[in-house]
Amino acid sequence: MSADVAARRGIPDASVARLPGYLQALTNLAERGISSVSSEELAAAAGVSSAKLRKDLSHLGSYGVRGVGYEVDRLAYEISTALGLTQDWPVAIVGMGNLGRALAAYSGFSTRGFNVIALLDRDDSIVGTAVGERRIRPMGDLGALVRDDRLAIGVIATPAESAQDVADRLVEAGVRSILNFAPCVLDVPSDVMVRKVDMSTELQILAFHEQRRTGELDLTRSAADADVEELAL
Amino acid sequence: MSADVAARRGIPDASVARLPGYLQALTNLAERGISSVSSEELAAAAGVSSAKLRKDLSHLGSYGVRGVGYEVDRLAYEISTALGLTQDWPVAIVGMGNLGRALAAYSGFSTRGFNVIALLDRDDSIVGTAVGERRIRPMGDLGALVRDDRLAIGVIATPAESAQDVADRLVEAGVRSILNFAPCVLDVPSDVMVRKVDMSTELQILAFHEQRRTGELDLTRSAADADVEELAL
DNA sequence: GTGACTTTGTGCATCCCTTCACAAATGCGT
DNA sequence: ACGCATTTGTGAAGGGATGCACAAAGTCAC
Repeated sequence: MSADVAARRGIPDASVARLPGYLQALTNLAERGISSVSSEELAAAAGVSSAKLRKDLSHLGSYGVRGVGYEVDRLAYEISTALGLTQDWPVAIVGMGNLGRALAAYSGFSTRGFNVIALLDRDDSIVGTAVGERRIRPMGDLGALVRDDRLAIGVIATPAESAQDVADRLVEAGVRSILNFAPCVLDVPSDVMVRKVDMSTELQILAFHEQRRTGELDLTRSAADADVEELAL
Repeated sequence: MSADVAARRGIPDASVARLPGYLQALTNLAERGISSVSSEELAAAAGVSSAKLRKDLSHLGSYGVRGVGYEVDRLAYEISTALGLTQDWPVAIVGMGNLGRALAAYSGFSTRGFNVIALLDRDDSIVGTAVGERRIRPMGDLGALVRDDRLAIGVIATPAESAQDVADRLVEAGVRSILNFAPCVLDVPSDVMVRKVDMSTELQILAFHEQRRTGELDLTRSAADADVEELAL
């Protein structure tokens, strides 16, 4: 097997997670008419260190020119290829509450390699009603979507209570990639990939650091004071 | 300084990022009337390994009982304390498009230690209109919100184009924790903490693995075939 | 009270990721 | 043609997170 294919199969997860950021930064540069960029500049635009950027890109192959940098269009193409974005991936959004509707209205899908082919909901009383120009479809359509439209990715935008049930139905229909917006852990077979987006988790992480920051101000008190307070717990 | 305080200051980032998940799992258990849980059970509920869970919890202190497990309420309280959720953090959401409105309607804030005290938008033509029971306020109110209402966390739900400007205004007003939903990198002073939530990034990571999976099916072809295809690039 | 059993908390080895630092490679000016 | 300036790609080192395995510490039955 060639080194290139071997390399493509072995991209570390941490690198993969940063590639979308690089791609976005490159798209911005291209829109601003910039055709060449150094690792230092691109790293700054993507918010990472240049060494990290170069190491990440080295996993894709050698697409830079020493002494010059990277050609913006070429590198964007290579990253798109590595991420599998040369094709448009069919996506279905399940759960047409506030969040589901907001996601359905989001215009960033098509520009980033995705195509929302269906909106679904478990609640039959809203199935058939329109969201934007689309009609909400019943969960029973999932099988046909996978079979006929090559549906590959499911987005769960339901409350936590229904999320596991929706996940089960997605898996049963043959979907093996799930993006979960519900604040709960999904139990799925090991060959199904789940990624979670949870605003509450992110806010709580921010709260931790915010608290630590204000807590540090309190440390201007003596260590003895701090221990007294601790005993008072 | 006591070992406890030292420990609380030194919780690894990776552990902190998992604490919200444990807290949520514990809340579920409590709602189901379960008062005691082993590391094995809690780890399963939170989707991590039990060794990882125990190591994470050990950073907070020693709140388990050997041979028994953890008391659900007690552990939930300790994690809440560590995360700084004993107080309600005032949050402002900036950007009242589809996403901002969905976030404003989200009921999970209050149950998780946060309080949305203001909705803002840069566009004066929608300032003053109502979202739910709240009125959209102008960006100029930020200073007063920080000063009078101790606003600490800002949520950016604007398009990418306006995100940096909004971030600048938040920072200028004194906000030092930002949750960014816009698909772009924010440039902020080093003492300001930014966390990013980006659905496109997550979908692209899923696409990578999905592509890798289908690519592996192709490897049933001979390695020679694969190399020929590669030359054709 | 005692012994068997259960589960925590943690030292240790391992793995992965990040950072450093520099040789290799390229363009450019002269 | 040649040396200088620049930037990539990558070994090697360092740091942090993960998983293992077990001693320590508790419960429970009797």
